[in-house]
Amino acid sequence: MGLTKTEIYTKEQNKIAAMAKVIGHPARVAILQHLLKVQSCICGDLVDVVGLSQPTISQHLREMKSIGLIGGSIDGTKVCYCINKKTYEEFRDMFGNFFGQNLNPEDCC
Amino acid sequence: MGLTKTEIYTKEQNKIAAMAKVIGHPARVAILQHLLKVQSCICGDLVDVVGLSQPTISQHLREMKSIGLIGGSIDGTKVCYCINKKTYEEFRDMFGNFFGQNLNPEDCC
DNA sequence: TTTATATATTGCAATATACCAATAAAGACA
DNA sequence: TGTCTTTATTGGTATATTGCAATATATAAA
Repeated sequence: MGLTKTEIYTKEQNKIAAMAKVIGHPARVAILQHLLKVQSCICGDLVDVVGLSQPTISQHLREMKSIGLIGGSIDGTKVCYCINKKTYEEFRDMFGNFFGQNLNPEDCC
Repeated sequence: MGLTKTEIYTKEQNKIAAMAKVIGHPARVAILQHLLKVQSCICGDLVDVVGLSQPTISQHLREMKSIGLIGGSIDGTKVCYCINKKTYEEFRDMFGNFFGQNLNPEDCC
C-alpha cells in the first residue's frame, strides 16, 4: 500500500528511520556535503551545485528543514541555508549508538 | 517521476544514500535491533517480533541482504539470518565520517 | 510603479515502495 | 509417498516519492 504501519513500532524506531530516510536520497546527501563545505549558502547555489531544477531543490530543502537538519533565514529575496548544529549532533549520536555496538567476531551465517 | 537521477551524483553520494535508505524504514530498524540483541534468528521469529506478515518481512530481509547488511544461511526449511560484521562496520565508518565533522559553534541561520 | 531576481507552491505524470493474500518451492518427518 | 513447516515469489492495490513546468509571492532595483 506504500503506507508504513508506524503504529506498530516504538517511537525510537520511527525516529531512527525518519532520520535515516532524509539522508536516503543522493540529492540531500549532496546538499549536506555542500553545506558542510561552505557553511552556508542560498538555494540558487544548491540548484547549480546539485544539478536539479529549482522546485526540486526547494522540495528537498523543505524535507531537510522539517526534520530540523537545516535551517533557513530570509535575506531579502534570498534564503540562506545552513546545518542545524544541534540536530546534526543528534544524528551523530543516534547513528553512533546504532552502529557502535560490538558484534561477535565471526559471522554466523 | 519517482525516478532518482542517480547519474548526476558521485558514486559516494549514491552509496551513502543507499546505505541510509535501507535504515530508513522502521521495520528494518526493528529487524536490525533484534539481530543485534539475539545475534541470529530465523525469518519466522522476525515475523513475530516485528508484527508484519511473512511476505513483507521476507521482502525487507531481501533488501537488507542485497546491500550486504545481513546474511542468511539455509538450515533445513529455515533460514538463519544475522548481521554481516564487515558491512556493519562499513556503515559505522560511513556515518561516523559523515556526521563526525566539526561545525561552527553558532548556527548562522 | 514597473521590472528583475529569488524562492515557494501547485499541479501533474511516472516510478517506487509498502503491504498482504495466494501460491510455489523445498526440506523434514511420519 | 504424503503431509507439515518454513520461506520465497507472484500479483495486485494503495500510497509515497521524485521531478519539473507553470505560477505565485515577495523583495530589490530601476
